[in-house]
Amino acid sequence: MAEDDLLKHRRDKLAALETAGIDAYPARVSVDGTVQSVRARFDETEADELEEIAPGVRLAGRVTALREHGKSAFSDLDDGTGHIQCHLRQKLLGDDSFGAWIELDLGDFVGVEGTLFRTRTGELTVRVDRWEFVAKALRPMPEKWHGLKDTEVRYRQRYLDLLANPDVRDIFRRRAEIIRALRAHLDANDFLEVETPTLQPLYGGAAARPFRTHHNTLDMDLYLRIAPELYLKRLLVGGLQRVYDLNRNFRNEGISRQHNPEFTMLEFYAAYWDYGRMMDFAEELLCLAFGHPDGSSPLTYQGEELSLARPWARVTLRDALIERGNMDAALVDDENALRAWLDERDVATGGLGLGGLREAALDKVVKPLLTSPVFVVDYPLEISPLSKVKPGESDVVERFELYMGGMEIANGYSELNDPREQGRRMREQVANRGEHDDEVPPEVDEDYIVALEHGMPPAAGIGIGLDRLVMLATDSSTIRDVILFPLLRQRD
RNA sequence: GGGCCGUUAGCUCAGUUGGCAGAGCACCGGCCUUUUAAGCCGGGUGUCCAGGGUUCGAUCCCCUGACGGCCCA
Repeated sequence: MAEDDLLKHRRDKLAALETAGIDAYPARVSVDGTVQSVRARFDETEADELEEIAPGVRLAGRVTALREHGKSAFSDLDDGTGHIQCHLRQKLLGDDSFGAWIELDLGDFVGVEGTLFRTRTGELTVRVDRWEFVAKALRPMPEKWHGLKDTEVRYRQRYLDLLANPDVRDIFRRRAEIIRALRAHLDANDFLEVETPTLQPLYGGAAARPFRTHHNTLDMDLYLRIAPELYLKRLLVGGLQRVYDLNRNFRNEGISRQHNPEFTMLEFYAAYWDYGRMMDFAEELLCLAFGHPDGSSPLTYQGEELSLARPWARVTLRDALIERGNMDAALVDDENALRAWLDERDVATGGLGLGGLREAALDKVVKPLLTSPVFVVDYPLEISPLSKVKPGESDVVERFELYMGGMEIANGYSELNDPREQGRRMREQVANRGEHDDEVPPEVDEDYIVALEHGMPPAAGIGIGLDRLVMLATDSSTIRDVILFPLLRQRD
């Protein structure tokens, strides 16, 4: 039947309901449990025992199947916590009520009241004594057996994806569990959850192109934050020793399997920690998030086994290229040779020094090889403007990036708290900023420098990409599968 | 931004070496009081993504575009 006809049939049925004086969208329905709670109590109860107790239930949900049998019918009711079969009998309900049930469309919401029993085949079933109309569905549900596969529809109309594909519901439940586990462990370790501005007059804390917006009353240009870092560190100055911010960041860059323009980041800071202690804590926190607190069970990600066994590997950026990437030490140590090697591989090298070239090699060439967790440590100063220099070194900072499943998962460092050096680095960045180089803010965040001048304790901080974490935990190959409404191009 | 692939019924998908468009589920009409991907009988419901071209004839071949996927930047 053509779509217009399908919709017309449903609209006609809605009109018929209303003609019969039935409210198709009543304000309330009386329910005394969920399918899940009913199943928890009676899934194991035998047929004869059920007969004896005759448990009364009132449930509401969508009708997802209707099997007519002349003077009776079976239907499946799905309330979002699970589905349960209902048995309707003409003799019990009367002709009008039974006839109205037969006229239901799949997807309509109903409330049922009745008694639990087991059918001949042992299925837990509600023998419906009374039912009421709860809400009309004017459009057809996706097909019940194959589900909904069209990726475009799945993302654009996520509600259909959630209705049709139970695995998808599980992913988003898992996402919520992970967030709960992260918060619980941070809270237990005296981290204070805070909210810092999304609308910022200047952006910072990462190298990324921002989204711009404007506040009308103040007639003020603003940026959506690319990271909360500089505000969280202001809080360290203010005496909040451990803070975290779990929220959305926005980067006006490409979209890929690992990038969505808005994404969720957990960022936290601890006074008096250094980057080594932060790595220890991150290991512990992530193992909890994965549900393997001792790290003993591996994760399977995209067909590869990924060991969580602690301690997680820590290798310097230089060694990561040599040991993990099988690159020659001579190549890794020779700026010109490395630049040529990257040019051959079409990796952009403009303006980069040896440190930047090494980072580019890691990002573009070696990263896919990093499956089991590895902290790449001791980053070049030239690409780390907010990190503290490693004692005894001139161009290496106390910074790490965590790689898992071929993805960058986290980035952390011992925080630079010397206002003079921070000011120098920021001024240098702005001075070297190209005309259209949006990755660097147009001016120095002097307000942040003033904050540091008031004194910031030594501290370590980290940012963890929550979406990628959920990808690992749910074995999802694309970030769109762990974000409910990923950004897609507008149609038409 | 570049390359490759895809877009056919509400959904999942076949198909036409260019000649009236197919299946299962859903849907519509009928039968059926323990079915559960219920079953049985009957019914195909369509802008074959859009526009242009080639052709007697295009869903199919060519071009352009839209949207999506994968890979690369």
